[in-house]
Amino acid sequence: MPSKTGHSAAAQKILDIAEQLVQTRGFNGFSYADIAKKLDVTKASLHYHFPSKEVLGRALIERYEEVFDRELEAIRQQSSEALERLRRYMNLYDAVMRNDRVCLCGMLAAEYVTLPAPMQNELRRFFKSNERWLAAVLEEGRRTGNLSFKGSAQERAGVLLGALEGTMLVARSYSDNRVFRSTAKRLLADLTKNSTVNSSSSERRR
Amino acid sequence: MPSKTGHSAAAQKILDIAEQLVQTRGFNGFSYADIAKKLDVTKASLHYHFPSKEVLGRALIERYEEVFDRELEAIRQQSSEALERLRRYMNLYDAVMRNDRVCLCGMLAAEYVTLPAPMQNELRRFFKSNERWLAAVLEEGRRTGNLSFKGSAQERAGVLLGALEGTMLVARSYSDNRVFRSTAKRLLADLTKNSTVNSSSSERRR
DNA sequence: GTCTATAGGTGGATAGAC
DNA sequence: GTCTATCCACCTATAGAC
Repeated sequence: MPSKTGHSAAAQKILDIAEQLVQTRGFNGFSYADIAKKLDVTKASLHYHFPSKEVLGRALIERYEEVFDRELEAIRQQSSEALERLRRYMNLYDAVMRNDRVCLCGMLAAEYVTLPAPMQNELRRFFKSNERWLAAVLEEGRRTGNLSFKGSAQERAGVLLGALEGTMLVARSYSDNRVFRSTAKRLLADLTKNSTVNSSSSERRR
Repeated sequence: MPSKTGHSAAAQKILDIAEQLVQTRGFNGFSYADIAKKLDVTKASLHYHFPSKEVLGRALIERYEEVFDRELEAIRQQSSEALERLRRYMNLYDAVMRNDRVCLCGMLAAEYVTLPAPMQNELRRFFKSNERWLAAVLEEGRRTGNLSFKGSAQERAGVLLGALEGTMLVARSYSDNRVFRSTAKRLLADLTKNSTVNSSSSERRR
């Protein structure tokens, strides 16, 4: 019973483990032996499903992006208000952090120059796609008057994506998920209309 | 003629090469063989200066932080205005990008869980130290009325650090330094007083 | 301090039996 | 599809000559 992505049940299990490993240790930080151990199979059988690590890596990005795109589409359909859409977008990242991981693509971005060219291209596509989605939501939110921000929607999308990816990485070293959540909340509040609040309420641990 | 950091000339050359390698490929993405090749020496002689890769990694972070701290101190002394200090802070990152690298610690943050505990601790210290410096500048800027931002200075410092580190990584995959500079400029402009500009002038490539 | 030589381990990957 | 067995390249690290 292959899934939509065309992977067998065994292949999906491999992808699940590999994904978790990349999201914690990075693409250069895990080996076929690690996956084999967790699944209690041999390395050779893994190579049957994914002949090379590059093939495995490409499958990981493709599946990750498909799932992500589906979630973005669901958000668009289920929420009509821009601020709510952004809130849910950030919740996607927060869920990853609560699972003691960071974004797969944020991780791979750090290893960018060591990755095979096909993986680099897919990675770039993921970021571009995310920024497009964000920019559209931002533009719409500003148009309807629900959001407020300086500069172009494209620039703002870049700020948001970069901040979320970077904060995940930095905050992980603090071993305190609240730091990420605090920053994500801040980013969202920055886009609301109410005038600049100069008081520093709700202090945050650092 | 040992430097302030106590490293011999040979050791410094090793650190220079290793630093470049970590900032492009990551700590798990280079080997002693890579350094040996570039310096035209053998791997064994590298081990004389840095017995283990962990020792080398610690020396890298320590030197990086020392240099960084010196630059932050110079900024504090040479510039009195908060916005100018922030502009110069961001220029430090921009200089790294122009050199086709990313921040050493941003890179290591992605590999965090695979690093030896001492390196993890030094990494955390680097980020905390950066956030402290930023928060102080932000607080001062708001006090004197030159800066304006919502939330606490600590939160804002976290946003800035995360955004800069993350944008470096994401923007690198675009092979266009202007993307990083555009975002950095945006982050700085966000902190100025003039009221929210809703027009999207100066579009940016994405 | 730098070298040769090598140990001891792990990496990704393949051949061929079952 | 999974196994055993194996290859070869590369890794970090050490011993000991010069």
